[in-house]
Amino acid sequence: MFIQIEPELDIPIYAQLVSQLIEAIARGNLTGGDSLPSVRSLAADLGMNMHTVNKAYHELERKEIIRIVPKSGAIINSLPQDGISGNHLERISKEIKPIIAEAIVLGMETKDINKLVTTIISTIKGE
Amino acid sequence: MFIQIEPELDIPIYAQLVSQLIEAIARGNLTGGDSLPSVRSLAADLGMNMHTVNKAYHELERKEIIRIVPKSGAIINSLPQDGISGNHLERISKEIKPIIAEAIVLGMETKDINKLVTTIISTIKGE
DNA sequence: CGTTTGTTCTATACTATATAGAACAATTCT
DNA sequence: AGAATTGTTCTATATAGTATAGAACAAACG
Repeated sequence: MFIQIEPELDIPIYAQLVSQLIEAIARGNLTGGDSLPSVRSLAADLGMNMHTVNKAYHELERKEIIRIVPKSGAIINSLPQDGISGNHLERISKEIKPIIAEAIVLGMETKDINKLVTTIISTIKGE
Repeated sequence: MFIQIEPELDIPIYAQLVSQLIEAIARGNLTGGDSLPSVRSLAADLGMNMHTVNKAYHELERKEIIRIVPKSGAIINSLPQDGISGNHLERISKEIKPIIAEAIVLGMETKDINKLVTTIISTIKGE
């Protein structure tokens, strides 16, 4: 599995797992309709507890990125054909706003930020 | 003061304060060389504890956005004339990457993300 | 000189994170 | 049908993070 967890970071490992799974989907390594590993097997692979993986899965479900079928497994949601929903756009806006403000404070111009974003998108899709 | 804290959110109030102060600087409400209120007076204004404000200030110092002069006060750093530093750029990249990945997973294209970013920059600077 | 400043210390309370193990019932596979 | 696997639920424990409270200190400020 394409997942690297670093317990020594000050980001909780369940949150790291959430981000890594999202990035795996973004880069096309996992796609709509695919199943995620069971919480037990992924926990064993990553050397962490079953409940920690379960927490990460439920966070992904809360974000409407996967759906969890009780006693069966977790499946990645397919994209709606009519683009991002209003709720999702609002959530992304709330998440990204403080970081953009920080970038401005550190001296970045609009064009610098747009360039950085474009570079990061390429990085994600190309990794 | 241009600060709104919402204790019922699941974001720690010290972290909310950090973000709000960064946004106040980004929008030009506070600028390089300006002093921040003392931890005691801002804590009284916001109805929170002195130590919580102190924690937020030290987080801003860790980000190199302010400097704290012991027994004196906190001053907002001025921008270096030669643009954002490598360290800062790397930090912004690490912070923004998981959110961009989430945006991709939710169906946003590169142009959608760049448009959103541009809109948010206008929102921040205009508020 | 008196006030204000950030700092440091002890203390308490609550929440969040992470692990552990067991048991359950539904689903899945053979 | 039977066995294995699944997510769920429960109790328990340990550690770290968040938030408040109050007191005391020495340096800086007016």
